[in-house]
This record gives sequence, structure tokens and C-alpha cells, in this order.
Amino acid sequence: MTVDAETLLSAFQRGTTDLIEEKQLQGMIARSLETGTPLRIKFGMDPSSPDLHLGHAVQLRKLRDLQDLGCQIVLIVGDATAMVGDPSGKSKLRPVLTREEVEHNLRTYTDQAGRVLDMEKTEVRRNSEWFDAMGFEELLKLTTRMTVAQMLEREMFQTRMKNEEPIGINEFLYPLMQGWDSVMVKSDVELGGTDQLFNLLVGRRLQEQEEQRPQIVMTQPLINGLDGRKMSKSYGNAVGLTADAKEMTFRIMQVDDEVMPTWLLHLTRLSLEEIEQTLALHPREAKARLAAQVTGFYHGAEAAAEAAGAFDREVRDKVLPDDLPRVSWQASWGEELPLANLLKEMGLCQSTSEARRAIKQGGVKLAGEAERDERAAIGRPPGELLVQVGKKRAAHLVP
RNA sequence: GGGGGAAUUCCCGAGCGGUCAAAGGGGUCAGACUGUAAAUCUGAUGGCUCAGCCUUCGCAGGUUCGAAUCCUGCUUCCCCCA
Repeated sequence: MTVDAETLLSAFQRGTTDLIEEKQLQGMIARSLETGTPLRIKFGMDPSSPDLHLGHAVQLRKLRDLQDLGCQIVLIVGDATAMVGDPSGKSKLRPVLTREEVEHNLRTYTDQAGRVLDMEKTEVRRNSEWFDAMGFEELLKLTTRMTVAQMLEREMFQTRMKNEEPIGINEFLYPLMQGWDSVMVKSDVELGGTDQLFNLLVGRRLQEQEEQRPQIVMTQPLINGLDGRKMSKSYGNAVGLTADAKEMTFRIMQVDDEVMPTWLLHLTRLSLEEIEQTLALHPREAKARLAAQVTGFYHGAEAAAEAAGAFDREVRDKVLPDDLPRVSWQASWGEELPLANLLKEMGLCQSTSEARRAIKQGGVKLAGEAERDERAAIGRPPGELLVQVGKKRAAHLVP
């Protein structure tokens, strides 16, 4: 594949927040194309949180783009650094992981990243490779590369100091280690989230000190989750990379309108004009297009279209899915059971209290009819009975 | 080493010894509405054999007719001084 400098450069630029230094990058690209030596793009993975979501995909997709244009992706598995804990974006001290935990997470992690990247063409390196071999003397030497004052430049640390939150000494080590990784793999470019800027720049500094050509630093923004807040699994507003086509589509269809532009930019390969055109559509159409793009990338266009159809039927047209669970009347229920207990037994409610609430609020329907009497009792139905709780939960009760 | 503070229901965070299953916010759930499961509005939000009963406020004891609130010990965490 022949790639020209312009295409390559614009791939670096699309959706990128920081690009330091762009001039230097141009030179690197030119030299790379001239000599046929692929640029080494470093990306650090943190094996402490194995579940990847679309937020992580922003960077992974950028890497994939560059990979497709002939760049060599170097994936650093931070198994040594994970035992230190990255302070970036953390308001609290991170728990230190054991080796076993790191190893365990590693598998699932690379597994999921493989849904985006071509792992065949990716160089994977664990940084324990060099850190395990590093003696105390060398480590001490590494710590002399930066001063406490330089460390404290990070606003993160300052915020934490102001809030009287703890900062572990080990946390000072993290940026140095990440930077040292760059030295060890001789990276040309390092990619990271905007919260990583400080760490990435340390790599530049260390490489210069080691008389290497300092790496280009490029950052991608952290995208917000479905509800517009920071995407995080604990907020429940993330979409997992392992989600199947239907779940992915359904979840993307409920993003806030405001997050659509950033998602279109960072999670799809649509051109800027196409994005503009998309946003001009009816918001619902725009969202459908976004969902189709993203789901299509992970599961193929066919599965994405199928999921989109399911969304239209089940959500827009409120048709109940035909694969509803079927629950048979249990002998232990006797001839009659209070409705609240029945809902709990059928797994539609977590507790009878919750079931009672749902009934009182008119959220429970039997064969489509709302039942508002919380003391109602239900006997073995003559035939199949459709039981619904709210809009999302439903099951057939079978005699 | 010394001193000071904190631990509350899913989360954050209030809480005069009784009227506390515990304010408020978030989340979640339900209803209305709608372009969707968005936004907005309303209500609910420990459990149960549910007009009553049972179990919660770091852990273990104690004082009291009665404690999330007072005392003692323990555990964990934070801050300050050295």
C-alpha cells in the first residue's frame, strides 16, 4: 500500500487534541516514507481495569487507523506500572495490584483490544521486561531525572493537595516509568488520553536525556458517556466493547443529543463533512446513523442493521420482543399467589416490596391490563399470561 | 513519635437521646409526555406473611425505660506537627 504524507498527517490530526510537535512529525513522516521504516506508535495499556468500553476505543481506533496506514503499533502492557498505580485522573490513591491480578486482567484486556486493533500486526511488550531487570541503583538514577516541583506541576496533584487528599510516593514513580518505556521501545510517537499529557511529555524528556529523538506526543479527548457525564463503568453510562450488536445499538440510541458530535468524531471514520451532514438530520436519524457506524465496526453492517430493526420494533413501536422468557407455574406456589410474590418468583422484581411499589404505581400489566391492587392474588392461569413490569421487563406465565 | 478528625441506607452527604427506616442530592425504578429507553414533569426508592412486624447507621461491649446520636475498647482511613 502506498501512502502519501498528507494522508498520514491528516490521520494523525483528525480528532486529536494535542500534537507536539507537528513540525517534527512532518519530518518524521517524510523520513519514514523515504526509508520505508514504519513509525513506531506507542500506546500504553493499563491492565488494572480489564473491561474496555467505547471511551477506550477512541484511542484504539486511532491506532487502528494508523496501523492501516502502515505504522507499527507498539502496545505496552503496563504490568509493572500497574503495580504502582497511575495517578492520572484519580482523586484517590489507587489500590496496588498483585502480580496475579495483573496477569489475570491482561488476557481479557488484549482480547478486547483485539476487537479494534489487528493484533497480528501489533508489537506487544510488557514493561516488566525491563523493570524487573532494573536494579535499585538504576531505579534511583531514574528518580533523579525529575524533581518534586516538576511532579507537582500536574494540576491533579495540586488539586489533591488542596483537598487534603493523599498522594503516595509510588505515584511519583508512574510518569517516570511510563516515560522510560518510551526510551526502551524507542517510540516515535506516543498516543494517550488528554489526561495523559503530563506522562507522555515525561517520555519526551527522558528520550532527550538518553539522546534519542524525542517522541511525538498526541492526545485524544476523553469522551463523555451516554448521559453526558464522564464515561465510566461505575456511572453505568458506558458501552462495553464486548456488548453484542443489539445491546450496543440500543445503548447508543439513548445517548444525549449533546454527546453525538464527539461520538461521531471519535468513534467513527466519517469525514468531517459527513459528520456535519449527519448532525443536520433529525436527531433520531443522526443517532441511528451513529449507532449503525459504531455497531457496524464491531459486528458488521448486517448485524448492525438487524439490531437497528429490533430497536425500531421494540422501542419505537413498542412491540414486545418475541423471545420473552417463559415461566411455568410452580407446584410450590399452590393454587394462588399474591401478585407481588408472583412477580418476585418470576424474577421480574427483586423483592416483594419493589413489586408492591410497581403495582401501586400502575406499572404492572397482566395481559395488557394494568393491575393496581397490591393485594391482588393470582391463580394458575388458564392459558399463557403476559406479565409486564414497566416498559422493559416482561415474561409469559405458563400454566 | 505527638496532636487532631472521620467512619451513616447503592453512592455522596445531613442527622437536638425518643416523633429516625433516618433530611438533601445523585443514581435507580414507575407514571405522564415525546423524536427513543433523550430532555422535562410527577411519584417511589431496606426487607417481609405489609394499616403490622423484622433488620440497618465501622466492630464489640456498656449507660439508659429508650441510642445513628452518650461512654469504653478495637479496626480502618485522613490531616497537622516532628
